[in-house]
Amino acid sequence: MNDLKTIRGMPDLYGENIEAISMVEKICLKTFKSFNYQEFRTPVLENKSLFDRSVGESSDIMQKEVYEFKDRKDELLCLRPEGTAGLVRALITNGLDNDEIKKFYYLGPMFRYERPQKGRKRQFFQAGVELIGDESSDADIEIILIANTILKKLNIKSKLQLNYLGDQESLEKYNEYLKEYLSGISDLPKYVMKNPIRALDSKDEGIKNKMSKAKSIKDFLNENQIEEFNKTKYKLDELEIDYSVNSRLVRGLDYYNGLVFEFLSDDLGAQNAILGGGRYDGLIKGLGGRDLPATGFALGIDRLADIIELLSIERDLFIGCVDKKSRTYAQALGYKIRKNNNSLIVENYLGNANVGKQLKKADSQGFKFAIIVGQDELKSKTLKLKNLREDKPDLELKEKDFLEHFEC
RNA sequence: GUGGGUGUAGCUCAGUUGGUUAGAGCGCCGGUUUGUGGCACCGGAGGCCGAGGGUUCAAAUCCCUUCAUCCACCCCA
Repeated sequence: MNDLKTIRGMPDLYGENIEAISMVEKICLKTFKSFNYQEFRTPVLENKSLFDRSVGESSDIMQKEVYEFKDRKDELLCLRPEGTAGLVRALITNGLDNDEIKKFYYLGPMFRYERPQKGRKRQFFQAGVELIGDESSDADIEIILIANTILKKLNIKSKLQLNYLGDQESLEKYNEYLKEYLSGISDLPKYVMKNPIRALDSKDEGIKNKMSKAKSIKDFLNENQIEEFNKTKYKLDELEIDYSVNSRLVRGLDYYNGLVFEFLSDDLGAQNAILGGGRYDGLIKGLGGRDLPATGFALGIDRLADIIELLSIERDLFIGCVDKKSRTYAQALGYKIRKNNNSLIVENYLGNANVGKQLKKADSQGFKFAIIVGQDELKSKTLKLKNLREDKPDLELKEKDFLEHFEC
């Protein structure tokens, strides 16, 4: 009995659920390709240490959300909790960390051991892009454009929030300042002790109060950085992309610096982040590669799938039949049509329902056209094409004309 | 990991103070119509009432445990 259950937070996906997910994936792929990004597919399993060194040992993700286990040779592995670390690892592993600017996208399942709720599963799907080797704000703008394009195509309402974290140096200074500033508070959470910047978006009342009077990260940026951020904002204005600056926005993964951003939706309850990303200039070097700047984002496919309006599927031709002989012919006919025009959705009905029921089914399943094959059709070699969507008389067609009608 | 809500047919949900054979709508299969749709009518299949234990003459109903799911915290995409 127990062995027939799915693992918590990892539901079987079928029907409308998977329709919506497929739809989101399709739009993502189309958009990535239109920006000329190349696919990168890395393994679902990695050494756990990879994520400790990138996502950050002190982060919640690594502290309590990783599926980790030892394999048969006692290697400590984990199911990947996010996509960037694996891709960066792969760049280094394969010697791709050279000076050429590279643009990659990925798509696949990620795993986090969290308590499931709406918009939060233990196995979930992310798609993302990584733009490697360009340190300019143009690179940041490019990925925001990709993100914006996808959300527009999916007709999703969302708000873009930005923040600028500076570089390693300014971040470090700010962290030091915060550490000192917050030192008055007793029982500071560990994640704040290790990475004080996390206090920025803390919801703990004590920390919140104290933080309301703390210096902003802006005060630690040098002129160059302020200018970079201004450039980015200016370019977004020019492109007429709405945004707001949220100086408390920090990301849960330790490798971020420079520009960070999130797209938020009101339709998902507490899990309101549908897409998030930013710059991670130190990560490639930090993992042992060359010192290359990089920027990217990831989006939650399931989260987007949860809020899109699913379009009803248009199917093209329903081929019904009345007995076994005609079914054989119908099947051959369907094969010919699909072979010559593979964009058509053609159903060969295999059941024994009467003609009325078959047409009813064809109609309710959204088919545009239907034919029924029987003895009459086999004898006369003509097919009666019914238009189920428009009120037009049936067309009587010879097989050749019939195929032509479907552009075969 | 913490707090709360909910688990009954494929789906959405009724089910009285515990009472004998657990229901509806949609969907599915079949018929009215041995070959022509959108409608209607008739019939049928499908349930260990999430799982395990307990109380009772008797449990979908009460109690305990557990699992799943949803909401909030937390975290993030």
